[in-house]
Amino acid sequence: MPELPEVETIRAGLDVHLPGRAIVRAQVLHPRPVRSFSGTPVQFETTLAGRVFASPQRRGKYLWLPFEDGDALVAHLGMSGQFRIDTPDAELPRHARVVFSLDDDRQLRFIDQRMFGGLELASGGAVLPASVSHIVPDMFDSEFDEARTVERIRGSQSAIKRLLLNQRVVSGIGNIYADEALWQAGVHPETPANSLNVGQVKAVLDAAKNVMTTAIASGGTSFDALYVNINGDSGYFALQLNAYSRAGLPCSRCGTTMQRTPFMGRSSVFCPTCQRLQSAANS
DNA sequence: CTGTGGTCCTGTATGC
DNA sequence: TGCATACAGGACCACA
Repeated sequence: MPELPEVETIRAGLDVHLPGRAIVRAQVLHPRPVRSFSGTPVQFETTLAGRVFASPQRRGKYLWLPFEDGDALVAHLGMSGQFRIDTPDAELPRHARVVFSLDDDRQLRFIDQRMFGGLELASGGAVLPASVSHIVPDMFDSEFDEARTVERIRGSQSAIKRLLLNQRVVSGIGNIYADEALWQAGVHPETPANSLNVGQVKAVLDAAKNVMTTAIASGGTSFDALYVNINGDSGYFALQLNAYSRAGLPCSRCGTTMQRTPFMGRSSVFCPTCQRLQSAANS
């Protein structure tokens, strides 16, 4: 569910609460989210107790919570993962999976309906956990290399949308922001990447960054209770979406009916007028 | 290296 | 009302 703007909203929220806080007790309520941990759930609880959080970090859609000892708790939110900070007496949500009681009488709660996400302890992972190292720096990272990204994209015959969703090529973009960026740039999602010129690829990347910047500023995108910030509130950015979830509605630029098409086991929504499929290679 | 399809889960919406 | 199917902000893996 969460893409870069939602994960960033959560990271920023955690950054206000966690640094300097110690874990008094960890409780694994469901074993699935800690499946990547090498030991048992009880060992997970034991090894986390007493650790002190440093400042939360993010790359793309991956989040990690470093500890002062140099290790880190890596979190992938998957489709439905959430973090919330609550008081212990606040009602525990139905899908609460792991609860960390902190030394300030608050709890850090990991909630995940579908459990595609998970938590992992990365030894020595405070700077960059091994399980995140295959993710390329995202567009908000000082290490982001736009020229190299453009060339990687243009060197592939794959559909442009497939590349936007490939976290080894550009990170942080998911189905919502991919559709938005392509609509903004006027590029059909199935366009072979090597048939796009440099200006078009840059336009797609710029559009992705712009839409994500706007989304971060408004606290992330959500349609329902599946995406909320650490206080449990939804963002309202969804009201401004131009492509995602607008199949059958008029294009907000030209009025043509927006079309939905299956793509990579999910769906793409695009405007058949503004986003024409081009297949002949050009430059 | 390419693309496809299945898999991990739970829940909601829709149609018969 | 019951039941079946499709779909959902992700990522990984086996396979052709």
